[in-house]
Amino acid sequence: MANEELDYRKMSILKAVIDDYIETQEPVGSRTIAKKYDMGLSSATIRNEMADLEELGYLSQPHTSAGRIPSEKGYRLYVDKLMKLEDKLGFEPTAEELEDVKVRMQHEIGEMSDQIRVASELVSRLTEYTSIAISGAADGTQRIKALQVVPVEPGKALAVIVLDDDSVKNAIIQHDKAISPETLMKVSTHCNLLFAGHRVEEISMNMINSVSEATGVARTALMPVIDGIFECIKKAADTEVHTEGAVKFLSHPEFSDVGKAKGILELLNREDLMIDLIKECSTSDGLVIRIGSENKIEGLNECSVVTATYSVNGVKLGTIGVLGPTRMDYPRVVAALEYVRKRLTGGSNLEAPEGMAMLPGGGSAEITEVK
Amino acid sequence: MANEELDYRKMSILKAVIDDYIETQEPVGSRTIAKKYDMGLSSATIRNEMADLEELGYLSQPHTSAGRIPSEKGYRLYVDKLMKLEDKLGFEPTAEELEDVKVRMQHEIGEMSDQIRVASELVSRLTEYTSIAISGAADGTQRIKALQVVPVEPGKALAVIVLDDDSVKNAIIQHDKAISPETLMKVSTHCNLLFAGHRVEEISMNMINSVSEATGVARTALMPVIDGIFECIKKAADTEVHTEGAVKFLSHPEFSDVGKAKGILELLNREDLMIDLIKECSTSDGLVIRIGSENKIEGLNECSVVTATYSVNGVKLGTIGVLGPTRMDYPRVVAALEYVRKRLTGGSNLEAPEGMAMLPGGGSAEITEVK
DNA sequence: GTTAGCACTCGACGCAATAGAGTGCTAACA
DNA sequence: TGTTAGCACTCTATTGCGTCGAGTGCTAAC
Repeated sequence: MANEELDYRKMSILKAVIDDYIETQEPVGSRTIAKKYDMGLSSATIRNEMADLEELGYLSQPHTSAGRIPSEKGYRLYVDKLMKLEDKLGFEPTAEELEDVKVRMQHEIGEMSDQIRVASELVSRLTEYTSIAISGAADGTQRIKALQVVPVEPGKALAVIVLDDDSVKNAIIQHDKAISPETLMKVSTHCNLLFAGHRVEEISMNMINSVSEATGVARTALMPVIDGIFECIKKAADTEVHTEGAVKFLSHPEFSDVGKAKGILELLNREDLMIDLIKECSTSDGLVIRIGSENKIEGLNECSVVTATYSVNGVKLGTIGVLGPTRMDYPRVVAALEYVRKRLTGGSNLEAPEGMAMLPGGGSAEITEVK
Repeated sequence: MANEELDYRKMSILKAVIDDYIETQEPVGSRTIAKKYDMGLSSATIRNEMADLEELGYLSQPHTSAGRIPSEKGYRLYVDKLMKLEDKLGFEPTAEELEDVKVRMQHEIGEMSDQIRVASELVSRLTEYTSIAISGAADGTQRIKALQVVPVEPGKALAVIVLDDDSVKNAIIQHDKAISPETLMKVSTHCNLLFAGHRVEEISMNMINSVSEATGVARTALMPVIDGIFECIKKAADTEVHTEGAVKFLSHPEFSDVGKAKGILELLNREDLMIDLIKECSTSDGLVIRIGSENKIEGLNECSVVTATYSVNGVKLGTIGVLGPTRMDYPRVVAALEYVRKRLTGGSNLEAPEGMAMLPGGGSAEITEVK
């Protein structure tokens, strides 16, 4: 705990101010610090130090006769050096909750890898903030586990592919009625042999010749089927987003103005923006914290984002981001994301949590500083 | 246009009051009516009539020196007898919008029948209110078009079923590794033959014997596979909900209080409640309007719901409901739902709209009165 | 039956006075 | 030299009060 321009006492006071502000959401005055946090100093001394901290840019004043609130620079120092993580979840998920999550992770399957979606729900519940999940790598490196063309009715079929994160993509195919179900199955089997185990990015249009030759189906008749398969692959390459707990923004006093709240919720609906937001942070493998205007999305200047990317057995499941007001409870958010990491990467077996002992005790070398 | 207790003049005035209130969202006074709506009457006369209307329960006063606002009884009469529907959409969807909708309806496929979901998006955009869509019949009467078990990797497979509304359900299967892909295919083919064309409700557990006998696979080994298929069927029987434009609630002055808005948005997230809400109205085939406390959900007393159920070729696609403040623009909502009906039931070909000439001209025998 | 006129009611708005929280500064103190 | 007590000052939030205006209900005249 050292800093080029701040001594121990200043840092203690800064930490106390931010802790208190996170807790109360109100500007904090020198008297409060002197009384609530036992520093052995009078309010006057703390006042002087706070004036210094303001001059250095770590704190600011909404107006002359109010207490201080942290600046972005203050938060930055706080998350990098000051905050304590122990015991920040405050409560443990109940056994039922865990059982529920466990069941859903094992049994459900859908467009997005459900593990990451369920994890996102859990994070939102633990933190009381909005959580945004984006699916897997979505960079073409996912592998295809299986592919099948299912005949549905004359002239109609369904293309299905399963990816390595167990997510499923499908697309309807309208084809020439002359193609029999048997022929479709033959095409299906051939394509499966051809693609299974390969990366999405490796699949090219040239395959159509090979399939046509191997199955004896005319190229033109085959086109719709191939198109359907490609549509699946295109879907696999699309990043998917899932937002959980958007309403929670309305609980924060920062957004008690309906106009502001509306602005944020509208942004949350913009999937393209959210993908950018989370993806930009997901380059690193550790936790990434972006404070206030550090994220580049217009209208999210008063928000912070904390993201964590999850992989199981080398397969990138996706990235979960927590979005909340700049004054969010960073320790709690970091604790929640770390907690979920243990749950996910420790295999799919969700045991009862052993409290927060698993979390890094004090400072946090694990947090990657961005920008 | 007749009513046991109201003469023509009273009804005209009531209609004028409600039209104006829907437009301005402010209590409307006698002077406004006299000036804006050319009735050939002085404000004093209208004042007297309005006092009568209040006494009869069609209008009410927020406070002594304010204008009148419609009561639920007033709205009821309005939607049943008074409102005019012509030209209420006010604008037509642009060609690009229609093209977009068309493309999505044809190409996408997913858990919920996409037609109904895309239609719901359109309704929300046309009305500027929140739209809630629930999927198909979900009463066990849907037919299975196709069923297939897709081998994914040793010990893992995927069950896929396609229903008659072209929605797809799937479930992951963890099975005995001893079952080879070939055996799985055999099971798959057998089940498909057994189930295709049948209703979901007809499928019973007894099938396991038949499948076991026909394929020569031991019953116990077959269990996980059958379970997977049943999970699909269970999903098919689950009603799915899709909410569109929830944020739009924040645009209505009625919900400029964040607490109120939060309450509503939280209700909107309660899928079970929304299903009940929409389902309850979807018994009828026509449009159903529920005003204020006519719907039974606590916390939705200040909201109205208008629902329409859509079927194509006898297959029930689902029900779309519009949820908005009691003071919603009923004519516009009805017009939008009817417009979408023409689009959906007129086949999937979405031509450019021919204006609102297609809408019923005046009174609306098509609207089912509930309760 | 309709209308003009008028007194009355009640919320919305603007303004000034007040209370309270917190600061910065100065002077005294260890 | 660093710390603290005291005090004047600043600024916000709240409250109370007077005014304005919209709209009503009632009465009397047409």
